[in-house]
Amino acid sequence: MPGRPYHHGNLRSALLAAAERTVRERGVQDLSLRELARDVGVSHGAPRRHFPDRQALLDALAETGFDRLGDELRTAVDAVGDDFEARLRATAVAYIRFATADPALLDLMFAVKHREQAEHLQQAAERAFSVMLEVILQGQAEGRLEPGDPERVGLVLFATIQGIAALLNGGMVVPEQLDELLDDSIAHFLRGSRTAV
Amino acid sequence: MPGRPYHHGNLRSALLAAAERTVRERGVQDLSLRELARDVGVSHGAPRRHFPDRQALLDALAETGFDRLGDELRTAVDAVGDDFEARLRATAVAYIRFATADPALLDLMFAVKHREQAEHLQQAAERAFSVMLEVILQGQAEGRLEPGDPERVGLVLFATIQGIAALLNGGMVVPEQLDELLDDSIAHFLRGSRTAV
DNA sequence: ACCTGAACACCGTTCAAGT
DNA sequence: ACCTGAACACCGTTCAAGT
Repeated sequence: MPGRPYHHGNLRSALLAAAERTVRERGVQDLSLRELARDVGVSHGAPRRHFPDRQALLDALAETGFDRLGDELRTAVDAVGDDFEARLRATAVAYIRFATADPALLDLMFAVKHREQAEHLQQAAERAFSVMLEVILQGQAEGRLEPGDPERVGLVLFATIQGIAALLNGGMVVPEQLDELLDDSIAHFLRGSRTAV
Repeated sequence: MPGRPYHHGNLRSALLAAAERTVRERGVQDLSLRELARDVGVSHGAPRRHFPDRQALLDALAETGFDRLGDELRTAVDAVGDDFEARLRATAVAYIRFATADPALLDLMFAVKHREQAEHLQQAAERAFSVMLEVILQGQAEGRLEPGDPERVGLVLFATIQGIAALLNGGMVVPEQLDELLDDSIAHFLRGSRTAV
């Protein structure tokens, strides 16, 4: 391994890693391509080969964010056995943990203007949310949730979970209230869905 | 009214108005103090008297945002008579309308780092949300919602509404799904709360 | 194929000086 | 009390040139 080769070798992933760190620690508005290039030891023009502009880097960050979210949801659900309610709660907790551990990244993931043209990103998002969909399907199969389009049934819960994360990140709910709020939300969801129609 | 006096006269509010417009049309990241100063016809150093830095302007925008949100919620609730469920729905619709008409402003309102030190802002937020709290109290008085701390009871609904707005703004829910999702959410909330405990 | 470095037009912030 | 204008250090973006 040479001391400082002309070609960085893995500049793209090095930039993404550094960017992810900055976004997490200081927010998107403090992310500078030039600073990133300095951190990684490359000239300020170099990132352009891999990310045509700042937005392209942010889109790439969003995509890896969805990948990581999917992984974390999957891991959380798998770790908890196959009781429906336990899996439901584990999914919610994992989502909220992700969202609060990296608020700026979540914003980035929701901030995609051109969702149609960003095919990769769309797919990454669907992979992530497929974990939640599976849990909904299980709930329907066990008669714990109303039948019908699982996406529709799950949307209310997804919205609530996302809202809880937003309230936490906005400081409108303090962490001490989280358990209670989550219990209430899941209880509402289950009670509301059981004998629906 | 002189053509171009040395003192602008109401520079602060002129800057805020121009800023609100830019944020709505182009987002926060495109908001430049220098451009604002140009638009308003003042030198680039002038805003500093009224907003020590960019963040101060953003905080002020958030505060006027809460004021406007409060007004819109109030108007919506008052316009609908005194049926509890109608008022509940009107509040939700008004919140979502505000959030989707001006997504960047809502982000700003949720993005306050130093919520404790920003006393004004805190109060503006509480005024805005007091409308929702009143509706919850009415629901409890009429036995349509479970008794107990109204803030706790309302939080689930607030989270869901905020989540719906986020899903819409993120393109994860298309406007055509909104009515259905809102119906489902309110139905869940009412069914889940009625015979609670 | 990938990176460098000068160039351009733009920022936010500071501060002496003007009215 | 409020605003101007020069100055500074930083950006993102572009592009010829180097390896």
